[in-house]
Amino acid sequence: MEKYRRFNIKLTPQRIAIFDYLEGNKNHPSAEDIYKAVKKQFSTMSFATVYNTLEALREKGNVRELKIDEHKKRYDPDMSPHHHVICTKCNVIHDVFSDIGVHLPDEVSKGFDISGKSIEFFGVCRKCKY
Amino acid sequence: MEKYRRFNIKLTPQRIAIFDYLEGNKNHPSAEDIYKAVKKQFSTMSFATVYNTLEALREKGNVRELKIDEHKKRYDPDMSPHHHVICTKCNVIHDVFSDIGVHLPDEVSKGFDISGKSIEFFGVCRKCKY
DNA sequence: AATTTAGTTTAGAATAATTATAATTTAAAA
DNA sequence: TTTTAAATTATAATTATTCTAAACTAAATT
Repeated sequence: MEKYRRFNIKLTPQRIAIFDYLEGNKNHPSAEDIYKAVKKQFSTMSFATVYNTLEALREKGNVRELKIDEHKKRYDPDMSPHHHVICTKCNVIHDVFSDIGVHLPDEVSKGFDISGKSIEFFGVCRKCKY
Repeated sequence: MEKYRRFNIKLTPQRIAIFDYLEGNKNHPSAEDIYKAVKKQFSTMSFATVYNTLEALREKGNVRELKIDEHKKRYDPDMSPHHHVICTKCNVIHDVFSDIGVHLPDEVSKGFDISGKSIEFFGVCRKCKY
């Protein structure tokens, strides 16, 4: 009955706490965000566990690593196809659900076998522009 | 007659060597690539100078910082609008010149004042697939 | 249920990229 | 030529991330 069995990785209490934190999370948290949140329940939680768990999830296609923030990786548990806007002032990231059909002419893809794409928008969020 | 006057930053021999290295460079070099190349002429060149110069160029809109490579920033002196494909095996980055007109519906941009976008394609380059 | 084992957790050290510091030097303005 | 504001340098500091090796534990096997 464990809802996280589908991840096909060994379940530990620490991992379950991380999964719970990530589930439905729209904040695109960093490893540190996750670490801080989960440390409240597991005071011995280490960064290594956070990174190991994220890597295990990523391998199985259950979390996406975002390279959009200049200073650190951010993680997105929403695996449905979507893009992101990042605020250039406060670094908040919002989802962009929009069917952006980019067709890449062959002569432009330089012989690459293209397997994915990622679109980031930059701008100033409502809060930061007052 | 200095061709780099247009950058509007103080010209030093070290900076000029960096500019020369970047000019027309299609390799999307990292700070280390630049450092190694320029150190051949200036054996005392330091990383700080590379980063300072890149930051000065960036401020004036003469180089673009690419966050596409997972491990380090890469720099692109080509400021004309274009996108990138990165090889997931060897990390080589190629330019994609293609007019990708993404129109973002208002209800989807969540109140952001959008000032730019960046599209990355992922795939395997010709060399890596043999 | 007890044992085994392969994988996980942990604290802490190591690494890698980048940024900061502070003394010295230098481009270019006066 | 002098002045000055900014750049260069070696080095230290910082930050994110990865590694290590010993202790632990989930879950497979008996």
